[in-house]
Amino acid sequence: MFEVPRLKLRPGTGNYSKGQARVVEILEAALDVLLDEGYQALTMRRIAKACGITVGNVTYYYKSKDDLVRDLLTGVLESYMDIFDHIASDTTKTAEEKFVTVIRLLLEDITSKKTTHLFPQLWALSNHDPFIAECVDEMYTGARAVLNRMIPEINPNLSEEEQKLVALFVSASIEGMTVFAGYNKPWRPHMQQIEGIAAKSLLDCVKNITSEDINRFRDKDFSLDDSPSAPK
Amino acid sequence: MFEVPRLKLRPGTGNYSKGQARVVEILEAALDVLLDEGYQALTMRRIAKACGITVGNVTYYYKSKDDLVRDLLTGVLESYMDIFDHIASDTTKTAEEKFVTVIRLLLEDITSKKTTHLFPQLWALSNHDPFIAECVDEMYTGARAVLNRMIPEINPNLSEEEQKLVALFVSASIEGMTVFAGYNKPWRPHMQQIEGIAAKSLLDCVKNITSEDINRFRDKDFSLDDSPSAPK
DNA sequence: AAAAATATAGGTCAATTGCCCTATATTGGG
DNA sequence: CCCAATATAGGGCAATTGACCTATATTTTT
Repeated sequence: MFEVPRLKLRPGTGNYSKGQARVVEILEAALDVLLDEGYQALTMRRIAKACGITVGNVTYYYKSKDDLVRDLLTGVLESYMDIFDHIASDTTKTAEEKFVTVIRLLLEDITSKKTTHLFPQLWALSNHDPFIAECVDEMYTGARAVLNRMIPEINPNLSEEEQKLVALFVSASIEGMTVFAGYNKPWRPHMQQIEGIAAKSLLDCVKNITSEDINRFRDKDFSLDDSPSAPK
Repeated sequence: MFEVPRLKLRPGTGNYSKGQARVVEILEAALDVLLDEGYQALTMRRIAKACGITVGNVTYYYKSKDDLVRDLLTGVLESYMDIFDHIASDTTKTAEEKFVTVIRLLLEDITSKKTTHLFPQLWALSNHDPFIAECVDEMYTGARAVLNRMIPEINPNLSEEEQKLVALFVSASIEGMTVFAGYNKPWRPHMQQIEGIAAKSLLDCVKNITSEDINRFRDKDFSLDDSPSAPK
């Protein structure tokens, strides 16, 4: 099974070899803390402890916690881009086969502790932190780029905008499984069956969806007639 | 449009009418802070300020912050159950019509600030907080109960376990849109088209899925052959 | 080997946070 | 109207946190 490399980091951070290695250790330790204990536990002192060094040493490499977190997130999100590059490079399969492979790959990745614990945290943070929101958005745009190349091969009858909406739906559907069938989640044992449902359902979606389906609710105001409580 | 009541709270908290009202004010203020500024900003002092009272007064009603948060979450999650009850009570429509209505209702709800900001936060917290995990799980179980009643009517050829897996897939697919097309999210303007895709795709899924589809990958170990980097 | 550059430890500080305590004000029933 | 129950304010305290500073140790260069 293909695994996401844990971390990608910018080169040339420390100047001595010891410093270079230390930066890696710090970021790895920070990621461990984030995944194991959550964002609230991600403090300079906790990172230092997980790394076996002192707080003063951590602040030597990162003057502010914000810098450290940014470096950590950009690094960890870049590591995910490798999955997409890997998939995109495959030329032996048909578009439909590749599509199913992508779906299964993403769903398998979701079951890892790293993905299950990292992404919900990023989703939460991105609601109030524009920088994180941008990082995450950029990564998902990269993820959908793979789908955007396969979908027109499977179904040529969609406009570019419609095709991109379908790619979004597919990607978002998959991400939604994280909370339910991710690492240590109640439905995790059934992920193989979920893969079966997703593969069939999402491939059929791409193959059969029409412009009429997509625009079925256009300009229609959706409301329920007998609300039990009046809107505020 | 049917809206979720903001909050449901346990009766009999304060003993004078002023105290009763105060508890509501505190929880409403806490929810405001949580939605507007995120979980990190949810402090006793911030809540007191948003409520126009002192910290001492807040601690009078809630001895610990944990108590307050628990009360807030159980209250706010209970308020979501009202949606499901509302849907379940509808008897005028066919199962398929109801199914599409449920999908659209949930997707519309996702576009509210409350849902977009609350749930990712809960997903993140539930990874490290068993109590929150249980609350959230309980709520989603209630949500799927509605689907579990409709799906056998639409497709009687599924075993109970398979049918529940399909309900999970439908529910998770919808939740996945939160991050992409929720309140203030990039794809929010296209939610109506996403509703079209989801309605078509998920209804077709329920109608057409077979046991063979679901168990297609059973006992097959999934792996990519030409991984660019070796697994650790 | 000396010197310069880099790395590390340990201490300090102000700000924040949850929680507690006490004095005062307000409410509502007798 | 008065008194007990309830509500509120304000202060304080120990713990935590990010950031900073200085002295010492280690590594690399010359």
